[in-house]
Amino acid sequence: MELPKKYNHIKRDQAIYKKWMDQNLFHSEPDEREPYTIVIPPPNVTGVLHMGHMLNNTIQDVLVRRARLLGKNACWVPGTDHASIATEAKVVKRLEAQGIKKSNLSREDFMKHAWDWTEEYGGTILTQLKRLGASCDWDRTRFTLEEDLSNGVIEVFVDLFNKGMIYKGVRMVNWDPKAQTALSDEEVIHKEVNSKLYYLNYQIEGEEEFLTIATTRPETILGDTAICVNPKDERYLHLKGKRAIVPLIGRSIPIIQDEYVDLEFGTGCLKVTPAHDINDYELGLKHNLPSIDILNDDGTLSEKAELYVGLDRFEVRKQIAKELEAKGILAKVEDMKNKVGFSERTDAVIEPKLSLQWFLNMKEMAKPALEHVMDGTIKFYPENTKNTYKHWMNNIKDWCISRQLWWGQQIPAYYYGDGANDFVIATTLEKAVELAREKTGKAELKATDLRQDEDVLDTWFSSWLWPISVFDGFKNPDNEDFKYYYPTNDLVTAPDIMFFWVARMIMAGYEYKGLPPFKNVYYTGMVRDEKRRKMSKQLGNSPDPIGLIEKYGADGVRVGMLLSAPAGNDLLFDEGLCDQGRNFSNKIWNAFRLVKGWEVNEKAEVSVVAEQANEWFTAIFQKNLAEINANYDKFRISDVLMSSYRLTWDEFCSWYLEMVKPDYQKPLAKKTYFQVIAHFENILRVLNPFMPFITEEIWQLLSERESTDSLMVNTWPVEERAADVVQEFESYKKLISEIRTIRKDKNISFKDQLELKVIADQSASTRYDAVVIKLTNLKNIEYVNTKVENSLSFVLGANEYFIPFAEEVDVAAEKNKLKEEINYQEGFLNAVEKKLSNSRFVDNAPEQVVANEKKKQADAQAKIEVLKKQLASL
RNA sequence: GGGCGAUUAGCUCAGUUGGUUCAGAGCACCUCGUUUACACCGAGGGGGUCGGGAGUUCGAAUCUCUCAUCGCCCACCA
Repeated sequence: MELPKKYNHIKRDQAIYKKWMDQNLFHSEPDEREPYTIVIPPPNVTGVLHMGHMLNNTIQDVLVRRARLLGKNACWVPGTDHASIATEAKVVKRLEAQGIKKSNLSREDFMKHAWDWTEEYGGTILTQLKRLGASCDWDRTRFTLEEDLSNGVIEVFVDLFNKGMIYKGVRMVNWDPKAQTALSDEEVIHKEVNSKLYYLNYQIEGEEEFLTIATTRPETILGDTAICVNPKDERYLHLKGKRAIVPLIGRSIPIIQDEYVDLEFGTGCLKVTPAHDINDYELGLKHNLPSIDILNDDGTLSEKAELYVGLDRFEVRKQIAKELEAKGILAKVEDMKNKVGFSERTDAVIEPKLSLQWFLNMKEMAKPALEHVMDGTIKFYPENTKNTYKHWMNNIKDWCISRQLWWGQQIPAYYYGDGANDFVIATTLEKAVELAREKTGKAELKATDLRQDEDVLDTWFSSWLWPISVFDGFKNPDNEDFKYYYPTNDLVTAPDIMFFWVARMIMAGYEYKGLPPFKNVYYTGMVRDEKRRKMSKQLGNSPDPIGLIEKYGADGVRVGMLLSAPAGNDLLFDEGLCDQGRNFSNKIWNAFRLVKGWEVNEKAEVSVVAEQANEWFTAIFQKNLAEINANYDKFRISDVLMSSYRLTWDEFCSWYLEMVKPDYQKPLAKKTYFQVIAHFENILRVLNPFMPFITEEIWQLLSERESTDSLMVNTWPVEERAADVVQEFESYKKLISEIRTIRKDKNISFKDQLELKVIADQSASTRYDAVVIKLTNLKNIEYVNTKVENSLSFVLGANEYFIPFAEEVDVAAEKNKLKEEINYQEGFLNAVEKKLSNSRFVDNAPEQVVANEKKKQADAQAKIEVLKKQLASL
């Protein structure tokens, strides 16, 4: 069989994936094995795969695949999120492109368009994940708006309402004028912006005097209902009880006093606009002020503003500033920086708005959710993310859950009248009718007499139930799946949705199941470009994931992503990482080609070197395996990969294979061959979670197998005790390195066989001499008693080595080398002896530390002696 | 304004309770190289006073304080 020089991922990856699918290897059903479960953070239906998904899902796949190899019943549940506001925005945009306005559509028609969109694009991202190699149980794919999940959401809403935790009320909320909906606090992003502070003169009613207020939003003066000063402010004591006139519209408003006002800021006078600022709203309540809402839902000024009606708020700001200036009301303008809230989705500037919305009080739910993270029932990686979590949970506010959108879960409130409380909450319309009849005593009420609340629920009100609802934990709480898979094991997600999602899932988990939704949360970092910038469409710095997969192979990209992505750290992505991943694939492939190319003969003699190589590699493999397992337990995935990488590249390829490699045109002993295959298979097992494709391919080709015998459902290597030879072998690596250096320094070709002569220390081992001979191309190693004339020499430990040299040896240079070495050793010895002569060190330090220093002292002394001897003999 | 965290080789990062192999890894860089897999390779090599300063200690990258710079989260100062 002629093997290609490179692994052809284009040709093979998708075929391998198909085989896994055909064999149904990703599918899981409850059985007697230990379950291992991950639920995917459901990507938005509208989404296409970006680098963040790549990182996140690669990590999940690594964890799932390893669990599978460990013999657990691994189940990774995929799915998508309906993403209410994000999807609706896209659908609206598409309709606009077709010349259709949302406002001209009925709710029903709009929903049809939205479902069309979902069917069209909803599967895209999941298909893309398959290219990455994601081993999700696709039979279990769920969607947050599908019937069963949707029913769960309704049930929870009804339940929380009945418990008094959900309520409807008028509150100051974050209003997104672009999407024209209320938002939760978490959906508002505060950014520092450059703005202007306008100083405006308000006339005191009935007097010539003016007072000056400072505001960043001059357009809101049209909604002013008071001026407020601090009662301690001596500048304004005389204004108590007086009134001021709002410029331009001439409205008379009271001048009130409140400690809230900061004497230092601006002029110490605050204009109060209760409808458009949360603090002003509070002041308004306290002082019983009227509230004038001057804004329409789309951010234009309303009739109540009296002026500039119908114009956008920012346009008004420009114009009103000019008008105020022209009329001499504007005293001055200062530049300043302040924080402004922006909508996470639409980037529109948020307006605080008094509005009737649905809220969820989470104070009680937060208690167990906080407690079980703090006590480690649920572990966070990295651990310090717990602090952020704790702070938020301790200051939790009511969650505004209603959205003025259509695409989403419609609120199950049914109105039978126009009064604020003329509604019932029910899981179905039929039940609503019953309840309405009971409540009103009107037996004649029909379904058509009821009107369902128009609002939908925040997307996260669906997603917070995800780990429960994907296993039908609401529909059928006692079902086998739910009992078996819940609580899930690990959640892999980005820290920016800790509050949106993670915290709320934990709350829902305890509220509804009395159990955590997962045991570990792994927070990935953000994927940035090599200049640390966020990846964004505008910057065009986000590579196309599918393009990368096609260029480097899924294995290469996976390795590239994980090579430098410790938990919580941002990943500075550049394509060089994929190069490295692809090179690694190539290295493994070629190791395979090498092994496959060997002629194997039953009668060939097993070499000493091959036996020693086998013993040593077994030991070094075990050492690495222990490290790898430990790092998995700590979720140090990139460290796992790095250990595996070095184990494969350095230990397996550069050392082990070089050792067992048969001599030119000689066959390899069958026994040795089987050892090589066994070690290679262990390497493949360890690499498989990271590089599922190429390892599977080699697994199939390395030895004759049934095609159904897939590596992905094979076993993880077992940790066992191995001969303790690693340390000893390391010193031989040093010797080999030394000889190679001499070859290089003296320009001696590898083809020229060298002789090595040694004056050995009594205790020196000769165990791996054959290895040295093979790897450095020596004639032999000869043990001698006296120095060898005209040779290149060096000292290792307490041994003197000589390599006879055909040319004249530069004695002066050799002497210098020795002197330098002696100097270094003496300096070292000095430091050690200084330590040992310090009684406080000897008395205080642990015995072992002192003993070690003594050993270092003895070793250094011995070495110096040998070096001096050699110097003298030159 | 409050809180959390970081600062170690050109880059990205390890460094567990202070003391063995404590100054490390990968990449990048330099030199040489067609040695029976791989130039997507091999062999060899250079490179850091562990952000600055002070302190505790026999001993500090590691503990304390302080300064500087940079992140992240939270917060209603117009």
